[in-house]
Amino acid sequence: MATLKDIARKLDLSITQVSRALNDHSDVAEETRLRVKTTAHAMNYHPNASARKLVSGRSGIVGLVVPQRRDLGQDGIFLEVVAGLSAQFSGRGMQFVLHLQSETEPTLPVYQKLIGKALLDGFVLIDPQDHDPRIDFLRKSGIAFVVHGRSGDIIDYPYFDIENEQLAHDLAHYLLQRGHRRIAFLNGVAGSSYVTVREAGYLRALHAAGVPPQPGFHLNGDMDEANGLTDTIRLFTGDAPRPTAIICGNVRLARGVYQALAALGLSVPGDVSVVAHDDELPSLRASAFFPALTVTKAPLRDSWEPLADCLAGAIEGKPLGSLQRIGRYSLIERNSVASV
Amino acid sequence: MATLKDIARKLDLSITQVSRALNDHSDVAEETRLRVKTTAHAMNYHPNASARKLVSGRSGIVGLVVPQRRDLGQDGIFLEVVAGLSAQFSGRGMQFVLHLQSETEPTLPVYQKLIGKALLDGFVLIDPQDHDPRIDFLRKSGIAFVVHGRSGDIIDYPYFDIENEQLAHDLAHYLLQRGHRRIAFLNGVAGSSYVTVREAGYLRALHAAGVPPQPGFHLNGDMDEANGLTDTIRLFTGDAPRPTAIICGNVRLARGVYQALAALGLSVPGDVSVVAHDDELPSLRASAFFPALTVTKAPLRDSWEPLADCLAGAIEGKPLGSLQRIGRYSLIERNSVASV
DNA sequence: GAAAAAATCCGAAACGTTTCGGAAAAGATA
DNA sequence: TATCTTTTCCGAAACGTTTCGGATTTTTTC
Repeated sequence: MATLKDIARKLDLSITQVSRALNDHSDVAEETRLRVKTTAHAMNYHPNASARKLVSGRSGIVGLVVPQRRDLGQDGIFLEVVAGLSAQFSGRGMQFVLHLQSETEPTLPVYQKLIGKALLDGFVLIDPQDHDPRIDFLRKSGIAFVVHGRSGDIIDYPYFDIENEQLAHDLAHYLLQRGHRRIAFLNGVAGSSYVTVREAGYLRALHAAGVPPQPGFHLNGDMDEANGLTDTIRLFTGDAPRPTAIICGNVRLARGVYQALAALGLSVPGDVSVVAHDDELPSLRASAFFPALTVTKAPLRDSWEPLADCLAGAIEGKPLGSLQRIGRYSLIERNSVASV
Repeated sequence: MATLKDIARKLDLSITQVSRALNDHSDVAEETRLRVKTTAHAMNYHPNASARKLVSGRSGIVGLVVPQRRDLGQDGIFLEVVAGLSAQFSGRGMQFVLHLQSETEPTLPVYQKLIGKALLDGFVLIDPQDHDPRIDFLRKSGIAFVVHGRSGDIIDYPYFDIENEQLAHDLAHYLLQRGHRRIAFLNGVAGSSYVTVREAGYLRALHAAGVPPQPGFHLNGDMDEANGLTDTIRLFTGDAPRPTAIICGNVRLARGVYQALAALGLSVPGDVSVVAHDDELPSLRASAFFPALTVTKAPLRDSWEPLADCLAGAIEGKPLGSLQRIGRYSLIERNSVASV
C-alpha cells in the first residue's frame, strides 16, 4: 500500500507537505495541492486509519452495538437501521460498522472493550431504555455518541428523536374528540424510553378530557402482528367493558388488530375505531389497509441523516445545541375512525 | 485510557517488559507476568488496536462485506450469518464487524478502501459467484480471507464448504434408485458457485442412470416459498411431461412446493415425491412437514466455527492445508418419497 | 571461586500519520 | 536597498505498541 512517504518521494516533497495538501490545509500552493492529489489518486493512496487514529484521535469509523435477540430478524426494521446508517456514514466518507453482541456478553464490557481498543470515533445508540446504563457509561467515558431517542432527566447528549409523548397524546386526543371514551393502547415492551413517554402522552390526553384510565386498556408487549391479534381478542372477550377504539404503537400491531376484529365479526370503524403510529416501513403500508388506517406518520428512514449528522458533529466537537434534533410527524386522516 | 506506559510506571518496569508479559513471551519471570497481568486488569487496560496494528500488522478485527439487497431481511439467514460469525470471533478475542455496502457503491472499491485503510486483518467472503472478482482481488491484495464455499479452477485459498456437487448427486440418485425418471430440480439463482456445482451433481446422477436431462426440469431462482409455489404450478400445468419427483435447493422452497401440490390436489409422496437440502434454519423444520421431508442435512450453524478457525489461521500464517475444510452432510430419510 | 549458561530485563527503533514551531523564498513597502 | 509580510515549505516530535539486539542479573558447572 502506498504511504505518504511514497508520494513525498515521488514528488520530491516533504511528508508534512503531502499530508497538508491532502487535508486541504491553507499553507500549500494550489499547484502543489493538485499535483499531490492527482498522484495520490493515481497510486490509489488511502490514509492508514490506524496511524491517523493514533495521532489525531480520529479514525473515521463509527459503530453500532446491538444485543442479539431472537426476534431481530423478524421485522425488517433492524436491517433498515443498519442499511440506513451505513449509507449515511458512507456518504460522509466515514465507515459504519456493526457489532452484534451475543447473548452471553454483557453490554457495558462490550462498549468498554471497544472504547479501550480505541478504534472507533463514536457510537450510535438505539432503543434507549428508561434508565439506560449505556448512556451514563458513554458519557463518562468521554467518547462521542448519538442516541436515537431520549432518556433520563438530564439530556445533555446528542440525540435525534420524535415527540413520542405528544404523538401518543395526539392519537388519543383525536379519538376523544370524536366521542370515544374507552380507548385501548397497545404499546411496546415496557422499559423502552419511547414506550414510557407514549404512555404518559396517552394518559395526559385522557386526563385532560376527564376520562379515568381503565386498568386493562394499556397493554405492553412486542409490537408485532401476533400481539395485535391476541391483545385484541383479550380486549373483546370476558366481562370487562370493551374499548370503542384502539391505538396501536405501530402498523404491524394494527394489522393484527384488523385480523382479530374481522375474526370477531367486528367492523372497522363501525364497531371499533383504530389508529396507529406509522414508521413507514417498506413492507407494511398503512394506506393499503382496508379501511385505510389513520396514523401519525414519522418515517423511520428520515432518522438516519440527522443521526449521522449529529454523531459527525459530536466527533468534530460542535456545540451541543446543534446536535439535538427533533423530527416531525404528521397526522394522516384516513378511514379507520368513526365518531360515537 | 490506561496505556503500557502507565502500567510500566506503576510497576517500575520497562514498557518492553510489560508488553512481553501481557503477550506471554518466554523471557519474563512468572512472578512479573502475574503482577503485570493483574494490574493491567485492575487498570482495565485494553491494548490500543491502532497502535498494535501499526507496528505488528494485526488489529484483531475482521470484517464481512455484504451487498445490500432488497431481500436481505426476508429470511433470517443473513442475521444468522452475522450472529454466528460475530459470536465465533468474539470467542477468539477478535472483533467481527459488518459493512453493508449500499446499492450505489461498487464492490471492489469497497474492499480496496477497507484494505487501504489497513485496519482489518481479514475478510469473510460469502456466497462466491462462478468467476468471483472478489476472490481474485483479495488474493492479489495479499490480505487474509476465507470463503464460505468455493469457486474458480485453482482453489488456493482458505475455505469452508460442503460437497454441494455430491449432495445434489445424492438427492437425485436417491430418487433414481426408487424408479423416478422425471426429476425436477428447483435450484438457486444462477451464478452462485453452489448453484452451478449442484446442477453438475444433479446432471451427473441423471447421466449415470442413463436418463437424459429434461430441458424444463432445472429451474433457477430465489430459493423462497413463493418460487417453490410458482415453479411447481408451472411444472404441473401445460402439456409438457410432468415430473414424478422434485428436488428443492432448500426447505423454504419445499414449503412452497408442498403448498402448490396441495392446491393442485396432488399428494406427497403418492403423486409426487419431494426431497430437499436442509440448512436447518431455526424458523423452518423439515421434520415438521407433513409428510415429513426427506433431506440432506448440513446445518448452516456448523459453518461459523470452521470459518472463524480458517480465517484466524490464515491471519496467523498457518499453511493452506489446514485452512481448507469440508463440512459433513447426512441424508435423512423421512416420508416424502415413494417408489414408482 | 571463576567461567559459562540461563534467565530476566531494557533502550531504541519502527509502523504511518498529524501538527507544532520555525525556516526559506517570494512579494510588497518604504 | 533594506525591511516587513505573505506564501510556501520542512524537520522533528508525538501517538501506543511490538520487536531487535544487547545488557544485566542469577544460576549452573567445573
